[in-house]
Amino acid sequence: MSQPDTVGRILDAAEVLFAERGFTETSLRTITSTAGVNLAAVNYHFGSKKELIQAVFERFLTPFTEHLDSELSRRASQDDDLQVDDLLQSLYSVALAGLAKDGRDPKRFMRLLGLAYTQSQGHMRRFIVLRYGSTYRRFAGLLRQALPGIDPVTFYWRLYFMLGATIFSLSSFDAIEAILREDFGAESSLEETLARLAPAATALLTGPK
Amino acid sequence: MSQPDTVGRILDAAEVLFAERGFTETSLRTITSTAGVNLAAVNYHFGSKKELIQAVFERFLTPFTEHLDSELSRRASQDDDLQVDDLLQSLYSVALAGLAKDGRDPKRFMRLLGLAYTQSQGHMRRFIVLRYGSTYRRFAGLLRQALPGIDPVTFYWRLYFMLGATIFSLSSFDAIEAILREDFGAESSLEETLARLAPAATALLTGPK
DNA sequence: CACTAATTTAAACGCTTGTTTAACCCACGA
DNA sequence: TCGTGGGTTAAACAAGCGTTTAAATTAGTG
Repeated sequence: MSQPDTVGRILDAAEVLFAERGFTETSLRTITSTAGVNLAAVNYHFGSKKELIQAVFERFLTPFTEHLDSELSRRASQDDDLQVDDLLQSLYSVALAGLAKDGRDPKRFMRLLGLAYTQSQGHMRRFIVLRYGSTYRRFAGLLRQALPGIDPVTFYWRLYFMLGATIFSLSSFDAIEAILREDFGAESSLEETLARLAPAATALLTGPK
Repeated sequence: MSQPDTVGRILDAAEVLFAERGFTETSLRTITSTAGVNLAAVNYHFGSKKELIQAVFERFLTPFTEHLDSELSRRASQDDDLQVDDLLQSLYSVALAGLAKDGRDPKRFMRLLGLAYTQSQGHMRRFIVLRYGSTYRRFAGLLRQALPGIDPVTFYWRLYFMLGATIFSLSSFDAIEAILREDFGAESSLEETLARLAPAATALLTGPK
């Protein structure tokens, strides 16, 4: 890997370590020493540990939501009656391609997303909803259009079930994959797993009341 | 609440605080002061913080798996061709009734279960699998029998999708419920949500390839 | 080159953490 | 009644934490 500037090196190290161990379990000293920078650099460039965590999320969520937004616009312009499959396909392909293109691991982002929802008493969840809520609402709106006649409360619960299935299983991807490999000798790639997840999530959303 | 012995008071306090904040974010001093016992009591009775965490899980997972085991036996004896719905119904009713009967909150256990899978680098997940794996395998086996013709890898991925949807959404129940209440004014109980989750999970498992 | 602002550095700050120690209390059996 | 052992207690321990300081260094500009 090339040697980026201090800010970039800190973000690179923090991203990996946070995903591996969680936020509170990762100290600034561990981050700065693996990044090869001085301990005080975090507070100098980011202000605090909390703001560093937010910066890590912004660095991958901002391009992700931008890609998703333009992908949704692209799909909507060429087909004004989007199906559930189309929308999930957009979501997953953006998650896979958009994030992996600079050599970073898409699984890592799923893991971070999972942590954001469970750790730090929901601080990160609120930050993400506040910062990226508009794209989320746009996606949810399109998905709801593709499920005519569904009552709103049922729809939103199913949306959360779907998000849960996605975030939980993909953020534990390595652990699950290891178990299946040991039991069945079958290696699973992330692409394969998303190809399994897409129809399952569609069934979850469209299933009978 | 009555005043149980020191061990019980520590477990009661730890259970609530861990579920609220996570394991590393909860200090032994917070636990012992809310329990009204001396700080050193944790190390005296449990040995270490790690062993306290395990004890918290054992106290609710042991009766849970026992209830689930006997419920599965009861169902199997009166109907030897169990459907997916039946099995999920067993799982959810045991989670709901079996745990709530001593006045404790079932949501709390879902939250702890979710934390066990995401925090502490999988230590707890391994502990749970090791300690309660047999009941898990029994349930998985029955579920697979109810899904004839499914290939094993697809089945197990879908099982994890289902677990993800369940654990993730129920462990964030309060947060999700608050959002839906604000947006639609519709209060949701845990029973209601499980009644929504059951058919969605069935669709997820039985859906087309 | 000289001056200034930005960055890096080593060291220390105050605080919290999990754990251990040793004195102490008190019930119970000889 | 004495003594023994399980339980409780206050106090201290060493280690780690995020953050701050002030000096040293580097980079950029007139």
